Amino acid sequence: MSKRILISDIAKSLGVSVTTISFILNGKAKEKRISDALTNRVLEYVKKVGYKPNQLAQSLRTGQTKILGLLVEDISNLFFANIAKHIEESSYASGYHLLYCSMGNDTVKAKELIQLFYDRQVDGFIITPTEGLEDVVALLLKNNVPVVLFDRYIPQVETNYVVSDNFNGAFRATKHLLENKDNRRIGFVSLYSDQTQMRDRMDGYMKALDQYQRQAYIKKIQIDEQEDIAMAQIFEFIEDNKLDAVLFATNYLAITGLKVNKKYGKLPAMVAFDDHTLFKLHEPAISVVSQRIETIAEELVKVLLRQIRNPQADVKHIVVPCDLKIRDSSTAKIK
Amino acid sequence: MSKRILISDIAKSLGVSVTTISFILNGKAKEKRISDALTNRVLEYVKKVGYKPNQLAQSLRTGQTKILGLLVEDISNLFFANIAKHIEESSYASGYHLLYCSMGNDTVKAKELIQLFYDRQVDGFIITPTEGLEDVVALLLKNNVPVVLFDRYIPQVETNYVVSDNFNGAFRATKHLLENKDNRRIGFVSLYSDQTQMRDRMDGYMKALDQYQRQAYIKKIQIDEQEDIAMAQIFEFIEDNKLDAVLFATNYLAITGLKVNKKYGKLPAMVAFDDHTLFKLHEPAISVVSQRIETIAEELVKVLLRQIRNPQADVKHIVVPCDLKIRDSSTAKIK
DNA sequence: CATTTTTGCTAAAAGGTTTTAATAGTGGTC
DNA sequence: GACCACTATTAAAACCTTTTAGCAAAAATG
Repeated sequence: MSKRILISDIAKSLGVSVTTISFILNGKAKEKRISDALTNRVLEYVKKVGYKPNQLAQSLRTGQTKILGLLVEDISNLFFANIAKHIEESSYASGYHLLYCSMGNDTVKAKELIQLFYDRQVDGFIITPTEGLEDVVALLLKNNVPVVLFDRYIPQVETNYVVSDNFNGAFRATKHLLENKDNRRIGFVSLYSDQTQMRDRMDGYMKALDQYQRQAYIKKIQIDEQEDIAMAQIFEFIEDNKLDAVLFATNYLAITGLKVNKKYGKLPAMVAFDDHTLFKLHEPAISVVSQRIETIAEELVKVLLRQIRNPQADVKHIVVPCDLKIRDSSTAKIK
Repeated sequence: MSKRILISDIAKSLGVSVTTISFILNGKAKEKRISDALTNRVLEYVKKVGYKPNQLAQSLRTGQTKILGLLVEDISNLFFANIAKHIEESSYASGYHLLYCSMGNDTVKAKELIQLFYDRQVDGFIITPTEGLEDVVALLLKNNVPVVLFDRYIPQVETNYVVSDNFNGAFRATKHLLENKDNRRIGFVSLYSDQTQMRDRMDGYMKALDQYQRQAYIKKIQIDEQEDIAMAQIFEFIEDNKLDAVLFATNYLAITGLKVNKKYGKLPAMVAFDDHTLFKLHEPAISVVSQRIETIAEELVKVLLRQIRNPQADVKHIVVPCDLKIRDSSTAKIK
């Protein structure tokens, strides 16, 4: 760690030019016809003194930072936290580091951060596109910056994305609820949101209902709603429609649903989207449509690096299957 | 965003030298006696064309990257995820970005990452020092790299840290359990770990017991233990000692404890360390010693930036109080 | 043996800033 | 009018790499 040693120091010590050393260190010895003898001598010396090139100088010259920008909606959400962990692991394995940020629902901050990360010349972006980010993502693409979206995508912007098969996840969950003859009236609790994952989950729910020729009951909650208001709304929704079962579109909504249960002592059969420690332990345990977090993370890094290495590469759309985990909440009524 | 504009472009357009512009942009106009007229002309033009200095070149020259390295033990742990979120917000507010990583219990990876972040010339480090990191942290300090530790500290290394008042948290939690006359035998479930937060929590537990002149029952679990084995151990610990109440040293252990409850249908009164969504919803709701995550995050960034701005600054040790949140699990026996 | 090709290596430019040291001009002092 | 101090600005060095373009010597070619 001590005092930084420079490539020119090595050149001086070894009596060779800086260029030669640079070539050797960048694996161009053969190509540049540096003799094996010299190559080895340099390599050994470099190892001995523990020289490491200055990343900043390197990046300045090459334009590559070996840093990826990770922008997630909310890192304190277990789904994103887990994915972030695996993204970091995958990137690390490929020699990339992560400049990270949690955007919340602050579009202004999100745009600013994308701009700032762009200014820092990150080599690529991994983004959960929250609403209002369409144009800035489009701008990135126009500037040929490698981007991969996840959790949801932007239909009008043709770029890489990795998402779960939300449609089939919701479809199978709803069908599972429908298979129980007692569940006559099945509701769907979602968010006011145009995002694709929400739309797909709703479509999956609808298709299952259509197959069984049942009526749909859909309640959307404001994204930033106070929790107690959301609780009241969910309670009302269930009561008024005498619902037998509910599919919750996100784990956060499902947790709010459970709080309704705790407060009003009433909740129908249910399935939640995204797994959570809580769901396994809850009495009864909550059935879920779980996403393959590790796979998603790996694909994200893979797709992004592919694009970085080959800017001409064609756009990839990857859809990862969901897993329906059936627990007690959908087989026996809650309380 | 389009084509990058350089400081030299501006110089040419305005017919002034690059130096002058650099001085003005870095707020040294007065000091360097640049006339107000020119200063304004430059500032306006810069704004008009939207020039932004190339961060890499800037960093290369100044040695400052405006990037902090954040190394947490496990980002998929809600406690760390929440803290990471607030650290990011605080840093962002001060114009710093975060290079992030989740270390797990992989000491080799952790050391390598610290080295890599150091090579990238991050301006400072925020670290949860997992075991085996003592020497590398000491090395950072020897190299005058600003560092602040959190969650726990390294006693033999004199550096900044921000931790919760684990001792008093555990002390008050234990005392709270002791105040209930039914709780004769109170146990403590912790990890095999020399880390300070664990030691302090145990000491707090001990002191409360001493005050009441009660026997201590302490069970330590291996950090990487399989969950089912840990469950069996906890079950045995409670059964064999006929415990009336248990204080769990981490939220993860407490969750394992709850799983014991679910499986064996038996668990005494309890208090957990660190809050979790799960605990509020559990039936009965779990009492906790909760940490002031937002305060900790803010202090971390504050202390680190202080050190970065003034390398001579004296070392800060900040201890943030914990909050005892009494819920049902410690007032009525579970089940 | 004169010419071309290949081998093995290097000087210098480029990447885009900040900062040091210097310069030309102006006004004041004795 | 010689000297000094101050004002307003700038040329060039520095930060540390990578890469382009090129050179001298050795080997190959006819």
